[in-house]
Amino acid sequence: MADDLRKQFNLVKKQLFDKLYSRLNEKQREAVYSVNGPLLVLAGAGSGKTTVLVNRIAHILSFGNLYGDDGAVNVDVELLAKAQSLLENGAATEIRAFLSVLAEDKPQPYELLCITFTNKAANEFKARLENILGENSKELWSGTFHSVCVRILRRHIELLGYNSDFTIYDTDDTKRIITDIYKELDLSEDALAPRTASNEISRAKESSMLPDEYEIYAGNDSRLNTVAKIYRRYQHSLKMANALDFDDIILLTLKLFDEYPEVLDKYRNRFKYISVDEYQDTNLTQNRLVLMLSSKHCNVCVVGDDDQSIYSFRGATVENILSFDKAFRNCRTIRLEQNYRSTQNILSAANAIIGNNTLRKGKNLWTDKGAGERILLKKQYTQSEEAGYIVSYIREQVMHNNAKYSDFAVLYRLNALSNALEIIFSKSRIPYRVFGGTRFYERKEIKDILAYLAVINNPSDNVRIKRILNVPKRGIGNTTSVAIYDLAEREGKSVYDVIKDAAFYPEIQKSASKLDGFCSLMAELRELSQTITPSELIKSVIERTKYRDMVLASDEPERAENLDELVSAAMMFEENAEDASLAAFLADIALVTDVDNYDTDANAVTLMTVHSSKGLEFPTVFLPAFEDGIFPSTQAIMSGSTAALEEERRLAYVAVTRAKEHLVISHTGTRLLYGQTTQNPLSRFVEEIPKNLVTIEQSVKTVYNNVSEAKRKYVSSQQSFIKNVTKTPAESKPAVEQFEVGARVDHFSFGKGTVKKLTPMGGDVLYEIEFDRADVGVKKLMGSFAKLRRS
DNA sequence: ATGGGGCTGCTTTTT
DNA sequence: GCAGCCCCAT
Repeated sequence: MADDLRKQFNLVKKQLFDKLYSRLNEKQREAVYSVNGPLLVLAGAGSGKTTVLVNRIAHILSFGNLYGDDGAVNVDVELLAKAQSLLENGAATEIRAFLSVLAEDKPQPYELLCITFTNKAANEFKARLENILGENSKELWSGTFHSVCVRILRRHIELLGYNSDFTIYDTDDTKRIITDIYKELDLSEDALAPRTASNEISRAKESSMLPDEYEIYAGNDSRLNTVAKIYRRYQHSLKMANALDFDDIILLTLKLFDEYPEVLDKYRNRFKYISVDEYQDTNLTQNRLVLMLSSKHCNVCVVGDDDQSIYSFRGATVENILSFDKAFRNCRTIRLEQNYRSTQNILSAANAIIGNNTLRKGKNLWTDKGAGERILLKKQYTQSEEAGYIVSYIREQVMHNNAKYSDFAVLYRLNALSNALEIIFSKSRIPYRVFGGTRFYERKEIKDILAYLAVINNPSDNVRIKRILNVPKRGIGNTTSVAIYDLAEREGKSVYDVIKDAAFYPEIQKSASKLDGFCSLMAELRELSQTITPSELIKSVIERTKYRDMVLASDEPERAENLDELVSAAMMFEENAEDASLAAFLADIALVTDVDNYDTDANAVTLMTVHSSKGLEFPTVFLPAFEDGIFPSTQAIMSGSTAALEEERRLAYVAVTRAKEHLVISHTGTRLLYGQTTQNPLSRFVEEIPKNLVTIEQSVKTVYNNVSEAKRKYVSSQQSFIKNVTKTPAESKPAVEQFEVGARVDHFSFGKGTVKKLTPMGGDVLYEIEFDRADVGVKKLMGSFAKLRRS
């Protein structure tokens, strides 16, 4: 009898929940209800992923385990009656209140961890939760992998021999260190590009390889051994400076957990529920971190879309999402395929494009919105025409169709493409905002002031001291600077300590008075920093170092405005942050990105890269420069690697799925990029869109350029990545056939051979070819001169 | 030590 | 096309 009652009640209870979440579809609800155990949500573009995540977290906090059959209470007739009446005619708030009271074992907000891809996503997340749950949801831990790890490291990093005032180095700092190491070890940049070395180190760190292990991995390979040497030095420099790079933030957190199980226990006990968004963009160490943190309660929900994995170049691996169900055998998988964003035509185009990828789980987006408009494919003669078309299209829609500027976005493959667009946009008086390019925190004057703050916060920060030692000019030149760094290395001291005792070292005695001046300035500021807020400190730094005077006297005095903007940024930070210390401010800005400042309210057209647009949506999207050689990029085409091309295709998929109603793809006859005029054929990805979804328009001028389908196909396959050196099409070089790695070729005098390697050079390609004839062997040949034929 | 002039090289994408 | 680098002259 009691059993019966319970069964009945459970049924009504579930119906109540369904009513509460009636705005969600069945799959979405299923995800919300799957509270316990590992959960993988494969969420297609625009499938309401964020809604699901937010609702799921809110659900966990409000109702804990209540949805499950064993999740409640003493059931009596009265309770059942109440539930039934609510089901009949209860308001959402009543149902919510009723269920909430029944729930036992509700977790506290601080027992939940939500990892998002950007800080902005994290903040939105919190805001939406607060809307549903009110103030106390603030305690929830949400942030990016990096911000969460920094928070953990701040508390425990002393166990690993670092000071908790550590500095976070960005790619620019990293580059400076690597450059210094090249000089120190007398390495040639031609043999191994610094950026390659730096990338290689980053990859090593992303797979938890420390210098010792990397050395073993390098084996006899001389190139890798050089990297190993650089890596070791690099890590040493960071340690000496009490600094962490982006990879270290994750890596050291893992190390902390590995070496101090009691610290790991603290956190894995604490986080009863973990969710991770954009899982397709996690790397190996991040994946390990998730597995470690969830190893106690195993309530881990990861959300992602393998088709939107676009960060493998920085170590993200789709493998994490593809093998999540192997890491957790009892994992439940839910697919969200209904799209709420785009029209069917746009989705069909996206599906058709992504369908050409082989390495995917497979998904098919659909909508009940109807076909909508066709995709517009526009060919222009020049890029200014292309930009002009976009501008006039927007103006037309705003003037006559009641559109807002913020309904439009222009998404491009390369930041370099934004220039031509910006020129036209700024002439047109259409409000627009550009994301990316030189970002606010990467401006020289901002980085200089931040360097002062970093050194105030962490005097061992050798890299940042170098940046400001003679900025503004105070008579400390290169010779002195080099001597100081040599001394610091020799004495095993920090650069700051050497400067402090300048009079003591004969090598730098001459400059001792100037160095003393620098030191007392820094000491004074450091003293100040104990008593005033970051924004006030910034003002003091700007004035006392005479930095503002320097900027005002320069040929770009308007840069002083940026200094004021930095002060405002700090004030904003102070208003919102729980911990408004200098260290916290520095950590915060080290981890923000441009997209974090993306303001959805501003009524302006958005210009950004496709990468930055992930997660956003716009009624109308323009995709200029959809050309082979740009999208997909030259390097992806030339590498001949399927994986690289498939990543480009995923990127195209992301681009197309940003559009809600109108999609305008365009390409041009000639394009000026990096100071060179290029002629690129239409992107191969456009060829993958079924013709019945597309309307093709050409500007009048380009009609003469129209060629037969067959010829265009030929050009597209043969000439795709040639950058023409000359300005006019008439003078351009004839197409030279290109070969991929592994291709069999025939040379008029060397005979047959196999392409082993290719390197882009100027508008040409350098091939390394292993010829069959033993007396010829391996030869390096330039593509345009070698007269190679496919054999 | 500083400032200017000419050069090269570099162009995915970013936490 | 341009920024940042190096080298040279002051």
